[in-house]
Amino acid sequence: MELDERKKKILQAVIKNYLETGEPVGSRTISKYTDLNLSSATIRNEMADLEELGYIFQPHTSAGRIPTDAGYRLYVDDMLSGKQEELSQKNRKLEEQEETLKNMQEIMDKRVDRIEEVLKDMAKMLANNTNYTSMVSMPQANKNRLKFVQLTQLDEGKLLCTIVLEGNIVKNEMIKISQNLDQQVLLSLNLLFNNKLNGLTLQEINFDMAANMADQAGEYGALVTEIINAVVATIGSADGIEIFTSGATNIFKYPELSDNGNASRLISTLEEKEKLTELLTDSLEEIGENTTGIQVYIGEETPVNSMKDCSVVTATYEFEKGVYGKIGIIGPKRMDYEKVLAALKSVTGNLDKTFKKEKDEG
Amino acid sequence: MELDERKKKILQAVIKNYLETGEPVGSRTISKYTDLNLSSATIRNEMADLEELGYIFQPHTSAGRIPTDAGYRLYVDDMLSGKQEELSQKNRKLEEQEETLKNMQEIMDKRVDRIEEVLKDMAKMLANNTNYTSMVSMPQANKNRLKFVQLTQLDEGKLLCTIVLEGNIVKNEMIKISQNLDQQVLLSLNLLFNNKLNGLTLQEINFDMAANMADQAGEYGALVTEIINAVVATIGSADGIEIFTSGATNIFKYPELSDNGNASRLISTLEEKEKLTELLTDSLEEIGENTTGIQVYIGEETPVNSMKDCSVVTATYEFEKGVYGKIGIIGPKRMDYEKVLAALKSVTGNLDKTFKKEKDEG
DNA sequence: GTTAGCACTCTTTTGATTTGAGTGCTAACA
DNA sequence: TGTTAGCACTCAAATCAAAAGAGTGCTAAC
Repeated sequence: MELDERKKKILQAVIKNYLETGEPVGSRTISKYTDLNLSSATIRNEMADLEELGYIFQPHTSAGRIPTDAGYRLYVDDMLSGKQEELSQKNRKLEEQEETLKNMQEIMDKRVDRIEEVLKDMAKMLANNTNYTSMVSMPQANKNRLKFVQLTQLDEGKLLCTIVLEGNIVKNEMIKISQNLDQQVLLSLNLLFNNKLNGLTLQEINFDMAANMADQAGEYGALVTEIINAVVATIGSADGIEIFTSGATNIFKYPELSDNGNASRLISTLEEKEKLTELLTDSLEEIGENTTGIQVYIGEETPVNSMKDCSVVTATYEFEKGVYGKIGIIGPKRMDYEKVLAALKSVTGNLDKTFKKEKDEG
Repeated sequence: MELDERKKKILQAVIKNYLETGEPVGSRTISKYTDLNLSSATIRNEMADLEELGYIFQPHTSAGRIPTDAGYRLYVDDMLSGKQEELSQKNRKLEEQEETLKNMQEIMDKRVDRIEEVLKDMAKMLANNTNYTSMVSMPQANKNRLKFVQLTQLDEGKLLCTIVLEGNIVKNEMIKISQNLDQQVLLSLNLLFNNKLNGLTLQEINFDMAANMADQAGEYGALVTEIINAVVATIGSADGIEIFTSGATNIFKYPELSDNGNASRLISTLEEKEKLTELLTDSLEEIGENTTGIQVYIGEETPVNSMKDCSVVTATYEFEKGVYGKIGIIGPKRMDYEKVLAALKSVTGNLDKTFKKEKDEG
């Protein structure tokens, strides 16, 4: 069976209507509210075909039709491929009305130095604006370049190691050491580290280099190794990427996400965050090819189990050359994809611009 | 009407039974499962009195009785006043069985330097252990003493200010400055700051002192003022106290907390955190008198609106001399107060010990 | 002061019935 | 051959009535 133009139109109509109402849509509705001028009986026949093709289904006999994951997929792909321009146009107007852009600018201006504040606010704004749940990942530190390292003696046997990455992300680590150092030694260690490590990414700091530096440090070799390990651990580390979420309670607006203990499972995933990593790192690599950096997971497509009834849309922003973070929306499968896509594009666009600008200035 | 011994016993029995079952408890149950040896009819008479006194009520005619807030209050006060010893004994045994203490020790040993990690883990453990929601506040930075300040020139026009508080809490702040500084000036500024500010709490850094320092700095006076402001802002600041929560989804285990949109409101409060501040700062002052540092809010007593159907128990831990943080449990009014009190005591005890030990070492 | 007994109340459960939306199929039509 | 009107059928959801069950309050007797 073919998916001819008419079927496609009917499918579109079914999906659109379902997105708006959340109710299964029947043949009569389609017959009335489209310009196809077909009787409900004809529509019924077509819908039966569409069901056979796997794009829609009935929750039970004598109910209207609901899109399947495949149906949504077709719909979204269509949207992503063709009509982006007009959509984003249409939505930009919407946003201006809602003063979203102004909000965003405010957030951005507030404190560019505190990226995590910016990102948190951004997530909050997105959640409020879309009525879905949002999440943001910090730029991946381990791809970022080291800009500056400083060691300070704090107490007996304790060094404070301050690490600054490109883009002025600051991290601190306390290192316990066995020997005490005088000011002079500390100074030369600082020099050594900054000379050797600055400009490198985590991945570029390898074993050979560490050994080499340890050699150079003579009697402080062991200490140097210790510190390098600490630095690597701090940047790279087990803690993984940081993720902020916002608007978790929006899921209560969609019964299909909150009934039957779904709410608990979902919120639990959001609280623990580990699982979100899969959504927000997964494909950072692929960016080169996928020019938009936008990814849509529909229902069963998501790698996260508790989100099998959700759709997830993620977008990538660039913090530094080659250093990416992601921002995402979690909502019901019947989410307003147009709005979400537009919102994400707008936000990532703004983030890109802001970080770039910030860099050019500093 | 008097609250004689017998009435008190019956009230106790009602509450205890309700805590266990969550169901309204009838006269027959009490008659059977206590050593009072009274018929259900007698119990009924007594219960009618207790209802008149405001300690219990019926959700509807022909239902058993449920404790009122006042009833719980009596019960909890009784517990807090008298029998603590035996209780904590009893519970300690319980905990040992569950290897809770071992867990706690592990968490503590892990990384004493990263208090926030310790506290987060602690919150998680508490939530898992009690099946309620837990929250922890970081020690209040603005009561803490400054230990060390360091300025570093990062970019043109940008200083990185690293602030270390007593107990090795590290904060970073980026300061934009209008003039550029050479290494020498930076060094003397660093000296100036450390000389003047170290050992002070936020509250002790006042306007006079700032002015005085600005004077001393000569041509860099404006800059000094700028930096002091930034330091004060960073420590004190708008961000308020940091709070971690854990086990939010435990509320789904108690219908009275999750039905009718209660879940949404509660989780929203937990997500936004601002409101929790009231629970976790409020009475830090009173510690001196209240030796246990434990506070119980029952139902309407809580200052947080979305928690009017909850009970909240908080306990205070001491991070540094005079620097406190709080740790709390949020659950249904019919929570297992014994268990919660014991768990909180055990945790704060351990925190106190750990931080003290850490300090003695370092 | 305590208790047995009983009528009464109110929620919860169960089952039966009705209603309504929407379908699939058939037969007629252009 | 594609379209449509018409009708029987299905199934979820709403409505209603009846029954069951838990527990009370009150009265009268011990």
